[in-house]
Amino acid sequence: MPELPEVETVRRGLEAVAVGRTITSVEVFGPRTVRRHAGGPADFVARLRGRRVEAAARRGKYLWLSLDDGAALLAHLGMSGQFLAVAAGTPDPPHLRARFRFAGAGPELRFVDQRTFGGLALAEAGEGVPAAVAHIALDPLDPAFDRGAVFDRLRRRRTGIKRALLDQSLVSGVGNIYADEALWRARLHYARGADTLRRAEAERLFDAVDDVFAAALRAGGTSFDSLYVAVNGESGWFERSLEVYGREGEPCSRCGASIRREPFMNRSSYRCPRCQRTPRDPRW
DNA sequence: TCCGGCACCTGTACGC
DNA sequence: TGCGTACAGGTGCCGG
Repeated sequence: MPELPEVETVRRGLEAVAVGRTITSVEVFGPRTVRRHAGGPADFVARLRGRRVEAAARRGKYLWLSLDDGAALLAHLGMSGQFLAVAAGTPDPPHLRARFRFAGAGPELRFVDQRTFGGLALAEAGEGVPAAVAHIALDPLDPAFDRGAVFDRLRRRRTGIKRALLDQSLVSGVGNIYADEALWRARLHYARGADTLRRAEAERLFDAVDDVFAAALRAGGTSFDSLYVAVNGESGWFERSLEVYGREGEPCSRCGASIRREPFMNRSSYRCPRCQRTPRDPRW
């Protein structure tokens, strides 16, 4: 499941594979992948032809290729999106959604997406980020990320801390997996009221998010199956380092208590019942 | 304005 | 074997 470390790994791959090259042709297979592109598939294809890729950038889980006409090819991997750089003529995989060919030698780029939550669009470049991404908050890896400002906004939220962490307009890049991992590291229950968080606890949580992102990035991301791979097709290895996510019934590495899985926001939360005790009053 | 619930989507695992 | 169901979950929309 692509969260910030996975998307950053993909961005680095795109930087190596696409930047400096000129797009000669684009194919889009089915309208859903470009559903966020206002002009539809035909316009998407026409506007990309002949454009040179200047840079590969990212904010949170969104990434984009800056083009020489000032536009940006915006992408979100959703649940299962993959960019794959492969030699032309390699057989098409299932769930191929788009193909980009470039001038000269080198691989073509494919966008493959099994669950189709991912998407591509052409966006107008804004101040630093495309306008379509302006609502996404800075992510913790961004040098401009301001812990104090985020803490102030957290304290005004009347909701649980995990729900707030997953809100990309507050902090970007955190998804269900790394939220659980960071909360475990910070010894916080997911339902703890965001407005009750003390500054020291927030610092602990920010440190935990930083640590888990940095470790995952070093490992090239988390892979549970073939749904997340880097641009070169390789899987990440961070799954081996997960402490709670997907480990229901296994002992907590800190205290030995059995990890629990609990329903949360129509998905699951994993936590240690001893290290992350249920708040007696969720509002604390 | 903020918050919570839900649709979107497909492959896999599991129970009957 | 085959069918039905639950589950995985990021984002955006909608209703309260």
